[in-house]
This record gives sequence, C-alpha cells and structure tokens, in this order.
Amino acid sequence: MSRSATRKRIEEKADALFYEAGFEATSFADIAGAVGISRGNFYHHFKSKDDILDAVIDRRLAATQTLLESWETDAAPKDRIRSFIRILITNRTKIMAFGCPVGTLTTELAKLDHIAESRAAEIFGLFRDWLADQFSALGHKDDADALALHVLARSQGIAVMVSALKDEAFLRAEVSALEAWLDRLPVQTSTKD
Amino acid sequence: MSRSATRKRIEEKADALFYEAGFEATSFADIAGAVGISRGNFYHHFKSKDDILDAVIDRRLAATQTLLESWETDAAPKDRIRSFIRILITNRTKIMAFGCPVGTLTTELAKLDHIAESRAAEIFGLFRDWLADQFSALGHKDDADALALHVLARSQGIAVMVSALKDEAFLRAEVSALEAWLDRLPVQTSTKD
DNA sequence: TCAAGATTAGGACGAGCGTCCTAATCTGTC
DNA sequence: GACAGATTAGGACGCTCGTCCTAATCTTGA
Repeated sequence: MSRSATRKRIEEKADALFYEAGFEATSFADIAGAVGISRGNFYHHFKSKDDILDAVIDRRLAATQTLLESWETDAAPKDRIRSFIRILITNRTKIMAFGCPVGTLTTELAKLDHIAESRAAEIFGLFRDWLADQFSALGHKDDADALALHVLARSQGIAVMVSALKDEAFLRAEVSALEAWLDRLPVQTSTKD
Repeated sequence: MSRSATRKRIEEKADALFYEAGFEATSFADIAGAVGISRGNFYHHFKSKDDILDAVIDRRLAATQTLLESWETDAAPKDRIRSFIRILITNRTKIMAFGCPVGTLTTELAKLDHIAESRAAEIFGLFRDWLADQFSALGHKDDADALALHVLARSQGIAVMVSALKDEAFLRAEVSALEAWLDRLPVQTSTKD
C-alpha cells in the first residue's frame, strides 16, 4: 500500500482511539492492531507517539475548518450558530460515551503537561473565531468574542454532564435551552454608516 | 506511623496526583515518592490501584458532603447556590491548570471504561440533589432537578474552557453571567397550603 | 525483657510500554 | 528479468508498570 494511504489509515484509527480511550491509554499496539499492521512498521510513517498526536491534531483542525465552511451555506448567522449547537444532537451517541473530542483532549493534555496542549486548544480557537464572526454579523461587534466563548462553554458543559449522566433527555433539554437563548438574542442592525 | 495515619497520607497524595496528572498517568512510584514511603509498603495499605481510587472517591464524596453542609449556614437558598457557583472563583488557580476534579475524573474513567466511573459520577449526584433542594426552596419544585443540572453544566463548561484558555477574565465574566441568571430567576412563593 | 504482631524497605516477577534495528518482501524502472 | 528503493514484519532493547514476596525493623503488651 502507498505511503500516504497507510499514513492516512493510521491517522484515522489513532484519531478514533485517542478520542475513545484517551491519548495516554492508547498504545502503539492498539493502533497497529486496529490498522492491521505490525508495530515495527510504525516508525516508517511516524517517528514517535507525539508525532502521531501532531498528525491527529492537524487532522482535527482541518476537519473543523471543513465543517465550519460547510455551514457557510446557511445564510442567516443564527442558523449557522444553530448548526454548531446541533453537533451535540448529531454526535450524541459518541458524546454520551466519550465526551467532546476537543474538550477531553485538551483536558488530558493539560494534566499530562504535554507540549501539544496549546495546539489542541487551537481547535477551540477555530470555533471561537468562527462563532465570533457570526455574532458580529448579528450586530454584536463589541461582545462577539464573549458570546462565542459563552456558546462554547455551554456546549462543553452539556458534553461533560451528558457523558457523566448518560441521559439523552438532559442533552436535548439543554440544547433546547441554548437555542432558546440564541433566539432571544436581539439582532442589532448597524446604526452608523 | 500508625496504619490509619499512613493510609490517610496516601489518600491525600493520591487524590492530589489523580487530579493534577490523571488517574492513568499516576503510578505507584509517583504516589510513594510523594508520600515518602517505599513502593512495596503500599500493599500493606491498599491491595490494588483500583482500591486507592475507591478510597479517593470515598474521600471526595465525604468532602463534598462536608462542603454542602457548610453552606447550610447561608439562610437564603440563592446565597447557597451562589456559594456553589463561587467555587469556580475560589479554586480558580487549580481549575485553570487542571479543570474540575469531578468532571475530569468522570471523563477519564468513562474513556477507560473503568468500573468506578459510576461511583465518581455520584459526586455529581450529591451536588445535583443539593442544588435541586435549593431550587425547590425557591419554589421551583417542578423544575428543581433541571435547574440543578443546568447550573452544574454551566459550571463544568466554564471549567473546561478556562483550563483550555487559561484566561481568568473569561472565568470571572462567565461566573458573573451565571450569577446574573440566578438573580433573574423568579422566587415563587407557594400558592397552596 | 522478650515474644508477637504490625509496619516497613527493597527487590523480584511478568507484562507491556515506546523505540529501534534488521532482514524479508513488495513495487516500479531500466 | 534484474536491480533499487520503498514498504513491511518481527523481534530485541531498556524501561516502567502493577503486583507480590521476603526479611528486617519497629511497636506494643505481658
């Protein structure tokens, strides 16, 4: 198999395992077993475990970019923000089992005092900036960033609690509450210009 | 040193290390080094690593009970809930570095598929029930539990985001927003009886 | 004082970890 | 068809893990 194809398959499986079992708890043997290659073959593609983590974070950054761009088709900013909130519903099964992939990875890397922590947190940065753009478009130029962080925090809180409670009704109730908050948010048309 | 005193010291250090480095990443050698005893001596006090985890969870359950009881001195239910919210301010340094001890432990144990996950989640249960009692006292009998979970989720979200952002200003802003939400919550005096 | 039990230190154990090396196999080019 | 380089499998490495064992030391009560 070609170098790039194998690399990609390793990244896919590593991504899933880091999410479902955690970075520390996932061994080379686990990834190799999932991919179906030998342990030794690994170092032809990645020179260390941290190297795989970097690739996984790159992957997630790219996937996030693609996701955000796909929502640009929603004309109204509020609908775009709603698309973000709705991830919780779309991915509810995985979130109930393993939490949010972004939040849980940054949390784990923070405890491990891992150099890649800040890069993992950049995924939050993408969501943050994109959400802030939407709130700006709603006329909330001054507090766009604060509103973006508020939505992120609310979403993270729901993810943490639903993975602890394993309660889908709670998830749906809190998502509805967050959407209601968004609906109540006044749309300010620019007074100047 | 007496058996109980050494046990207690082990529990204290294990508790701190599980919080700051994670359960999986903390080894017996780490705990032994922190306590100042030999590795081998461990098994006179705890028969396995899971056994220490159980003791740490017991410790946290008891500490949570004590904390909740200490807030019973606040006469008004809203002040009691405010005491809960203010943990985020009080423990801000540790939360910024390591997240919430309850949320991060349950998240890690969920990924590890560890038997103790449900016991760790019981700590959330204590906060949940206590908060629900306070909302009931405010006259929100029907949605007391939902309101309790809402406050828990908001707090968890703040903890996750602040540990990713390392931004105390964000923490304070979100705590203020949550307190403002609490202030706006109508106090309903019972209509029957 | 001395026996009995509690507590301790230190190391052995098998297994698994991340890493690295070597040799075999595959793939594509002249 | 043969050679060169890419790709692979498999195992060795040094280390650390959780666990367990044994022997030494301390504490306590008769």
